[in-house]
Amino acid sequence: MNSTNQHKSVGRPRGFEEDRVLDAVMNTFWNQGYEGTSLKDLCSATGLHKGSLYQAFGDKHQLFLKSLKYYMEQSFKEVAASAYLHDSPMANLRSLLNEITTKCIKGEGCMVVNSLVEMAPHDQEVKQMIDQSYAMKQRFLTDLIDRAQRDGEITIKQEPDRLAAVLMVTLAGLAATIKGFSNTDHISYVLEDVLSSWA
Amino acid sequence: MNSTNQHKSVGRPRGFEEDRVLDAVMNTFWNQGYEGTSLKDLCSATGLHKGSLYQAFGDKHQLFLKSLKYYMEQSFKEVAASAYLHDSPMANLRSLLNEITTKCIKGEGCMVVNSLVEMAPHDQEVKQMIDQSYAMKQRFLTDLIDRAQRDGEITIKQEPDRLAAVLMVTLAGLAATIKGFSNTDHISYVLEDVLSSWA
DNA sequence: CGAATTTATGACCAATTGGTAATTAACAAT
DNA sequence: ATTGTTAATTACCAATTGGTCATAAATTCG
Repeated sequence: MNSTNQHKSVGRPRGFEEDRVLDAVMNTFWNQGYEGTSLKDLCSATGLHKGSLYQAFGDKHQLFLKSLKYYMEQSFKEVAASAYLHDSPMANLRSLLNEITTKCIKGEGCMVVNSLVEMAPHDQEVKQMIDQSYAMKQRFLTDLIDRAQRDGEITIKQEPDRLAAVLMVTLAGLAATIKGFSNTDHISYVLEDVLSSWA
Repeated sequence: MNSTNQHKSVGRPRGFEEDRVLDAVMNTFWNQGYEGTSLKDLCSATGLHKGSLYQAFGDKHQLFLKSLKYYMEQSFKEVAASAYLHDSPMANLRSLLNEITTKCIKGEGCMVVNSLVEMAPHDQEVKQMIDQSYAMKQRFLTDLIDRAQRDGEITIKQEPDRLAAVLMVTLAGLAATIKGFSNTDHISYVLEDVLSSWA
């Protein structure tokens, strides 16, 4: 009908948008885990039959990898933007961490941390993907911290990459911890407290 | 034969020691997760047939709960002792955290954190058990921190329970992070860095 | 010994698992 | 309209899942 729906190739056109399906798959894996999600779950979440899923994305494992990649890209896009709102690097760091925390609370955790815990030790491909995303985030944080230090906003008693490592671990802990608690009040102070200890 | 093997009740005696079985079950759930572990896995890990497992411990879920409880008790016993080695509360806190880290690295993570991530949102019983153990550990840490503050070994700019909360989240993050990395060097600095920021 | 009781074993079960293949439907090009 | 091509649907599959049950084995008690 419209320009987004046109397809160039011959044959019967797809009845779904790939990203919508990937989004539904992602959400299912996100809050049920890999082993906890069956093909039937994925079918009812996407509205597709498993035959279609296989044809379009491969088997369950490939589908998982694609949805994890999708998660990483989407969440990074959504979150990174909040690190450029202010002039002060420290203010940017704060809003970045707030954004991450908020997202984590809304989504009941982080799919990367979930996958890290459930799969990384037994799944080389998942481990590699997470390694990569970890390194990227680490660089992102290190850069922010470095600038905050140059501006004299936080302590220079520690190297930026070590402070960043502390933040990474804290964020992972936050993502894990959040899954256990309905009342997230005490938890949202933790990042604040870590930052304030760097004053 | 000996006095430990004698049983008082009538009927065929058990061919296994309950704790040995629970230990094997615990280890299997620990590094494969709940959904990732099948009854067959548990049978080959314990050497028992599933019929025996059911008769002795109930169904898979009950068996998991019992092995999780076993894990909590055992690990707390093993770890807590290292918090009474020295006179200084701070030294005790340090050796406690080192002990936890070491155990975490050896066992590739922490079963409580694993279960928190995989099950807490969908399993009320698991959630309750973890809540309880969380509160206990939190009190334990708070107490140590409180004493360290009184001795002037760390900052009093934050309340003990808030510092303890930071440690709890950091420990959870550590347990999760460790599962993704073969080289755990950079990670073992994190706790040190957190503590040193409290100086 | 034999009865009672408990445990161990292996056969059995329905349901679900991930995955495949054949058939039908919908489109583009000729 | 026919053909080539791709997608959707359905039926199907072997294997595995968690779980039960009948039976056999090992012990205590009388």
